[in-house]
Amino acid sequence: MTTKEKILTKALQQFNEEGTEVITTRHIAKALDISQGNLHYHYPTKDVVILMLFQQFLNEFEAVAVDAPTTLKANKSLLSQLESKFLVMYNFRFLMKDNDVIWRRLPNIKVALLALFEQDKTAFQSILEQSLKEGLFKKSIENEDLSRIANQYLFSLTSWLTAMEYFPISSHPAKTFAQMAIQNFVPYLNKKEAAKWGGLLAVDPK
Amino acid sequence: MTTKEKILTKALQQFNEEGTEVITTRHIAKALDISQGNLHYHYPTKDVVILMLFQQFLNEFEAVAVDAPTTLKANKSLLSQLESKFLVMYNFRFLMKDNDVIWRRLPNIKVALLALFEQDKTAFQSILEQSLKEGLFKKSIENEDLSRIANQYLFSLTSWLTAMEYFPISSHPAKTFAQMAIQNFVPYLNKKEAAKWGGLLAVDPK
DNA sequence: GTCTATACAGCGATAGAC
DNA sequence: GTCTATCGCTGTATAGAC
Repeated sequence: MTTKEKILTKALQQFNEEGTEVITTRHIAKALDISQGNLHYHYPTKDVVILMLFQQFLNEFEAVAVDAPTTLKANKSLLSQLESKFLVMYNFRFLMKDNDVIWRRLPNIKVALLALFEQDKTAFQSILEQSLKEGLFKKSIENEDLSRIANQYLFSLTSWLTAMEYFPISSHPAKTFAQMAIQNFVPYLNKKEAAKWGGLLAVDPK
Repeated sequence: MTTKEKILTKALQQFNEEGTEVITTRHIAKALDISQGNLHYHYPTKDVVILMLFQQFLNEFEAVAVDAPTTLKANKSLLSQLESKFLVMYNFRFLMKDNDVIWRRLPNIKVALLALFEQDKTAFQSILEQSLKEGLFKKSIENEDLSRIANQYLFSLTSWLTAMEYFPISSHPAKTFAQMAIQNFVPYLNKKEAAKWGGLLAVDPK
């Protein structure tokens, strides 16, 4: 690994573990046994380090999001894809957990994140609509319900890394919260589909 | 208002609007046209300012939480109480929005917040159980569903201030998200109760 | 590329006069 | 109570030698 790459890796680790506002370029350099001047040779400012990490996050997130299933029928692949998405978020969690701090420094990141998650919500809503056409839902479901489920999905997607702190969980948070995020629609599924999903979604936290 | 009170008020405002990590004792003093030395006479350290605000938040939150309804039958009072709670949270939102930053500075705040919200979840769960006894839910509901609803409540309670940023809303966020937090149980209510709640809970964001 | 040295600004907090 | 002045520290970033 080149020095340039090492810096990014170490910065990510330290930002995640100790917070963007406490980790300075001095900390990162010291942890790598290089000089602070050297670090600034590779990345002129701390903000650039953050931006590079954000770009890396975007790439990984979008790489996982391609080839998405189009219907809730695809139980397993849908769930495992969501778990992968959440895992990427977890790996770059400082971006979401300290989001206000980051956004104040770099307002463009806010814009990009909003767009990314809005897009993801739209994709999820398409899946719901397709599933409606395929008759996977109860007859009593209404259009309003669909948009509410999509909003709950957006809610989970954007804030599970915050909520995480309040839940005592045993397995990996990305796995647990991916399941929580997706279970909102279960009460609306018809019996057959509800049973299939019910088997897939394990118990809730604790 | 005494100088001592003015300091807390202005600090709260600036923390909410511009973030704990950017607002310094100098900023607060300057905005009040007093000297920084004077501020430190009243509050020896910045951390003490934050702690006082946290204590104020706790008092207001708990003042609102007394005399809680015990059943979902109490539609309106339950909803309005939750809106009040959310409003208090909104007024002290820097505590929750920058929670990691705050918790790193003052770990005790994390402990207290966890306990507070856990307690609130428990209270909500009692309401659910009472409502079950009173037959407000569908017959098909299971015990697992109750604990899942309670967990979703905890999720909303603890992270709506983060999620807020991702939703374009028109009315006051505290109102909107209190409604979102509480609507999780609606699909499980029997027809009569679902209709009553459905009328109360307006449309979702956007 | 990598180092040392340093400039410069801003922070929290204290001392001492009024 | 309130002020001015100041200390000590830490942060980002740059300059210049190797």
